[in-house]
Amino acid sequence: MKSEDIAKLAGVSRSTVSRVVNNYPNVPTDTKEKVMNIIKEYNYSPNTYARTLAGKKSNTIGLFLIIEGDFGENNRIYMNDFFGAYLDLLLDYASIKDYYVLVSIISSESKYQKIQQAFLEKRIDAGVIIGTQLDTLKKIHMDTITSSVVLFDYDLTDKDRVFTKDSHISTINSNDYEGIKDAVRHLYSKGHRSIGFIKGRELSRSGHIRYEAYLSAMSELDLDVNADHIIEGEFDIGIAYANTQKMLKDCEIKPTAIISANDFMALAAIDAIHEANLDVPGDISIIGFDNTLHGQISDPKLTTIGPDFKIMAQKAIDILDKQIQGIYPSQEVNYEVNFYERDTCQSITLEE
Amino acid sequence: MKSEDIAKLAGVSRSTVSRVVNNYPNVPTDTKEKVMNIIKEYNYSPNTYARTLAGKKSNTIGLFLIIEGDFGENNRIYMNDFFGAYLDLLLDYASIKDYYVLVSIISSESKYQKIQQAFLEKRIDAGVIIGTQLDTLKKIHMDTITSSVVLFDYDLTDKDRVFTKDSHISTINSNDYEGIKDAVRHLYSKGHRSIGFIKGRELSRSGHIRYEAYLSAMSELDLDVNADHIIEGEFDIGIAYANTQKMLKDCEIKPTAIISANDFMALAAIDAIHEANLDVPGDISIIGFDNTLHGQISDPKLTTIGPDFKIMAQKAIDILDKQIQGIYPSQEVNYEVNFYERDTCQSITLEE
DNA sequence: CTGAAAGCGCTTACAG
DNA sequence: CTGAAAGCGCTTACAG
Repeated sequence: MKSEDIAKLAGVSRSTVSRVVNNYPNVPTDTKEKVMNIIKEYNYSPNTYARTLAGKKSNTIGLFLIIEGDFGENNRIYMNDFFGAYLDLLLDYASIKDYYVLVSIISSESKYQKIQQAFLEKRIDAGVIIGTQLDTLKKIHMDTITSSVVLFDYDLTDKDRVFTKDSHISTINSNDYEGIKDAVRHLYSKGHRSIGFIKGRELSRSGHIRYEAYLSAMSELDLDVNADHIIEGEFDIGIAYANTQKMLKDCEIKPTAIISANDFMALAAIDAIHEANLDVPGDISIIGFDNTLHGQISDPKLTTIGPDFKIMAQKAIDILDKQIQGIYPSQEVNYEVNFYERDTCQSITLEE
Repeated sequence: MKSEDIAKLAGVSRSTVSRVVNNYPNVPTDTKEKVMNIIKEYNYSPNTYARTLAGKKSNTIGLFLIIEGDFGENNRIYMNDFFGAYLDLLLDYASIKDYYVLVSIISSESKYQKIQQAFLEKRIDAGVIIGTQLDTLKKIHMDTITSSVVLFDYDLTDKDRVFTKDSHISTINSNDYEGIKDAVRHLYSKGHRSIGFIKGRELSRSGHIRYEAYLSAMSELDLDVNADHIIEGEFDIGIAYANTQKMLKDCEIKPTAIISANDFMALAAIDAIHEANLDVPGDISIIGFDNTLHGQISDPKLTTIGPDFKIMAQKAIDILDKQIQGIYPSQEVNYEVNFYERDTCQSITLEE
């Protein structure tokens, strides 16, 4: 079934069929109806490839999830509330705005090229990248891409702006810096003076900025940062678990509280703490980041900091949709985060 | 940059450029090299829409996840190890075979039409459907679809075969029936005689067959099925939790073991049991289904039954890839499941 | 309001 | 080995 067949059947020209399909105004109701009936009867849908080639949008958004390093069991998208939540939400909002979405997981060096290719082949009208790291723009040759792109968790530098010359790149971030500082202050107000930190991946904005915020808050409160209480977690459950376990074993003096750069590592740390026959929050208080569902149903329920993924996902689709439709400025938005007090923080009495 | 530009720059015709791009054999090495250099230099990639229209495959597979009912917080893809695992794995294998994948979540009645549309518009070469229910084939008008499709968790009926006339539909299942029967026998051998069951959704093959298997095994072992110990779970964490709680409150005589139609509901039941100050497996033994990662890291670790998602996902892509390439028969495969004994089952001494 | 025609950027027989 | 030409199925000025 192609438009020509429909045209013949309806006794009109292909032009008219096209006008009906695209719902153009200058078609009388009766011929419109006549054509629509044939279309329905024969289940006709215009060939996307033909219509896109003829100048229409593809109505497809590319969604790229960058997960480098071992793509092992624990590193799967669906085991990652951060990626998973975005994927899910983005799919939802894109569908509401009638976009199809092409999803690719970038799990190795060689797959970066897929991103550029998808744009160059014109498969997608615009793209969203999650898991952006410091070197991502260069790796995907962003300078050759002229379509609109939204980056999550990334701060555009002046160099980036020169490199990509265009203003078609938007960023959507959360104010993790203030979030972590609040967390440190919260622990301080509860009497904690020995606060450790589980680090994420330094190459990502969130990994970097959350740690910086911790250091800054500690310094502002005149608290010592004990190097032994800084745990490398790499945003990986397994690594966070192992290194927390190690810290617990090696340190004579344990921290009374630990802030983790994300919920998953916080949950892993709690496991390690339990394993060492210590209690949360009895012996060590814990604060996570992301407000994931897993932290909400864990036992004990995790005190955490969280951005509003929904609003952020919606914003991404919104920007892209408007840019696809026509001229619309790129944006660099930064959403505030909330503090969710649950069951993993306890006041401690200060030893005078 | 289009093929004509490359042709001019390289001093050849568009035909030759096309031959180089498609890596056809009848091009001398030196002209091939000459053309390739220009292509690389100008970052040329053929327009997918033009090349597909001209007869090439789109190299795109559609992945449709059917999640009906409330699409609430607990029902999200990324909170669902079953959907999540497949999504993830399928994305992986498709990428290995160089396919792009178009992902759609079918969360309401009106979105079913999207599936048919994707095929009719020729956006995709083939499709995978997860979350198939009894009425799915009719809902998506499978009779109008001539491309290859793989269905997970669905048994083709003779009626289906007539309805769809073609033999382009494959199904990939796991032998849940034997899996559940083994679970019942296992509990029996540990001394359990009062075994409850948490049901999934009847409209899905897995929901239906797992319950049937439970009933059959109970009958074979001459065990009474206590209607009060049959819990409606609907494959929903919240519902399973609430109904387990209710059962625990209402039943004077509690089951000594419960088999759940999936891990997530099993985990929810364990929560409810703990909430009632009972122990797992001390007071009640639990067996789940799916062998999800959540059950592997939960406390206590969940005894469960599991298919091999990896092999099944790989098989799906494999079938589709071969069918896209040329003639290849559809298949109806059924993989055996494994029993994973972990920490939620206990022997009990029989009261004589 | 509507049709004939050009064009979108490829691929593929066809001819040489 | 290689180019000219037709064709894929649409959309969109253009002319009427």
